[in-house]
Amino acid sequence: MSYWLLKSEPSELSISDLAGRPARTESWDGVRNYQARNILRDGMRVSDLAFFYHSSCAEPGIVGIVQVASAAYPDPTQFQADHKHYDPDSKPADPRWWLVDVQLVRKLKRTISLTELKGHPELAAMPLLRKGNRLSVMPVSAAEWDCILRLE
DNA sequence: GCCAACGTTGGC
DNA sequence: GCCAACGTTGGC
Repeated sequence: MSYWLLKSEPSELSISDLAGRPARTESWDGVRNYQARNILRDGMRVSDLAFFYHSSCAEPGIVGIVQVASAAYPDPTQFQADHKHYDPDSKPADPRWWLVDVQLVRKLKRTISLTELKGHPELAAMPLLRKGNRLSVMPVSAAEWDCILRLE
């Protein structure tokens, strides 16, 4: 089993939005970065766990845990001409963008903020904490995962 | 293949 | 709103 971190702007999808859904699931569409795409498509497996991270908001940080609920499949929004994530160069026979479904496992008891995460040297190698890094889907090591959960 | 221009991300 | 950092595009 592997661990991951997924960023979401709460104005697009917050942890509370996810918690309010009947099946507490979301199709993680809209990823339009090749590195993130490769991680989604080639790295993630059903039942892997991921931190849910709020970005571009008042208190950026980790707010919950989700579980990968499907294998990767083509992101349907890339073929929808009226969709903001439409990609006219992607063809159904050879899809460029992929996604997985995720399901909420639980909210954390509190937000573990970006500021707090930066204060722990054992987390310094996380892409999340590296200056200028904008990756929205990234791996988390087992040691980092355990370390962050102990902060809760 | 180089690189300037541009668009996006995301913290502050 | 600002701006640093990064990815993508497209001319040459």
